[in-house]
Amino acid sequence: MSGIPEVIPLVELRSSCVTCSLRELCLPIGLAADELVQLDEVIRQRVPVKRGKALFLAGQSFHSLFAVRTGFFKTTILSEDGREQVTGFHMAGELLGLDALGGGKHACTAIALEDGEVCELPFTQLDSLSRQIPSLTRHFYKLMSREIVRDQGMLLLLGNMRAEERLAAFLVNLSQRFEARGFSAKGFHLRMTREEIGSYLGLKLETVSRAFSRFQADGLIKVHGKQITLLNITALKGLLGTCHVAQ
Amino acid sequence: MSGIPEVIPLVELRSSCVTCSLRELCLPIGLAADELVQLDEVIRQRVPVKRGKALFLAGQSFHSLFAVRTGFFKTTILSEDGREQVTGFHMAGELLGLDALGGGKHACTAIALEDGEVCELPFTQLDSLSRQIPSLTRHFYKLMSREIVRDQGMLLLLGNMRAEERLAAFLVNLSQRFEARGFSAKGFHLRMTREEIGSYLGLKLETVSRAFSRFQADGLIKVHGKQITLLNITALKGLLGTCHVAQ
DNA sequence: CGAGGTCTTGACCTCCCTCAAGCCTTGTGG
DNA sequence: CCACAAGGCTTGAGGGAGGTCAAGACCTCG
Repeated sequence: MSGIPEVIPLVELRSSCVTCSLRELCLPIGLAADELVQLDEVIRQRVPVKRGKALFLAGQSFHSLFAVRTGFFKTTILSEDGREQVTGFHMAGELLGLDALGGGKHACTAIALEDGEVCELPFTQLDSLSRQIPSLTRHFYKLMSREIVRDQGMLLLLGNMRAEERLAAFLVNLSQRFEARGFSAKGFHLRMTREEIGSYLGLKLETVSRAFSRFQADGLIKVHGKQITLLNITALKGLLGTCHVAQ
Repeated sequence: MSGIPEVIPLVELRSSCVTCSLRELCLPIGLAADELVQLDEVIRQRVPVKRGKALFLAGQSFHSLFAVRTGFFKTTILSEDGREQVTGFHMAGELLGLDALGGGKHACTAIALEDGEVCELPFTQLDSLSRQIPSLTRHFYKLMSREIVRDQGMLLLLGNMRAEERLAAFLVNLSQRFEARGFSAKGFHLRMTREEIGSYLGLKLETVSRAFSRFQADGLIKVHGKQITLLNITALKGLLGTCHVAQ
């Protein structure tokens, strides 16, 4: 397409961990330059994913981990009587599929909430590579234990906090993660519905909506549909009773 | 002590993973005989722990994993405003400390709810051993991902289920774990208080107590203080709406 | 045997859920 | 570009599950 010489777009498209802007957040963290090149060879870069599509489904057999490059994902589990529980929201630089690493089957479903791209990391190759690069194994440990700690923070939230505390924790957490990726910490667009937020926080969508309205009435945030502006982050953090949820 | 030749108690006391009755549940799962011997050499066996004592505290630097041999433990995290959240109860054959594997610091506190014994697994030695035994690394992955899946099951429980469903899930889960260890699935002694159960399940102790009473009135269980008898496990399972919590 | 922790039960209240109605946003097709 | 449909959001009213407070019973262990 167009008259641009092919070699240029090819170079552009052949992205790699070495040049990826997410390398400080993603799997490559702490790897030496030559190790990064090895990792690169194993990874299938820039797989596009359409909004609404599943990266994997709960119960599917596990082959690959996925690193989010761009876009926004939710992970969910389903109780057999049909209730959906959102277990997490995931953005650029985060790794999906760690819960399947042991069992051979995915335990949750990962759905794209907007169009995006992921890198696919075939696990068998990653596994053999980690035998040459011990720090890779240790990094997996780190990622998995971080996930455990994150989930346990959610247990604290679901077990102890009231609706507004939960929503405040959610907003502050999102804000910090956007900021770590170079986006604004104060204004962002929610990719998920009120119902998905509610599922994640153990609340009904009406309760989420009411809490948003109340925060707005109190001058803490500005809500315009899915567009959120944090007007007083300090006060929001004050609402948490200093419970902090990691990641 | 006494007149018994010393060699006999010594043999008895020098326990090992090879002879341990928990080897089908604990870390050794799936290791070859010679690998088991290597693992044995790394482990400090039979460390006694008194009731009420902490195996480790949240924030302490991480050196060892602990495998429960006998006894019963709870793990907790503390929000800074003092609220305690119980994140799990742990019995023979279960591994404690996995959440610290990456971060270098323990994320939770582990407290003995009765006198018991643990095996201490110094992590640096385990780490270097796992470079000789690849299946050991994979087994760590498995244990950690199982922990993630278990926590996510708890998210479902805390996010979606009502008080009696939660308690039923708790009792059924305990029953299955006791049974897997060769104890009765129908009658057992709760080592934790109503308050600790409540913290784990996101309920107040009065609510736990009332739910116990109601189950008893309905003929599902018999309650005598901490002694519980399950009279109708099928009905209890029916209460769950087929949400099942792993481990 | 007494003290302190633990458990049960009752009465009341509150926070969140449920149900319902209407509005807004987004996307699609004419 | 507009019309319309469908999903998503807000807001209100009412009800109920579980929290709070309190009193007394029951272990358990020094």
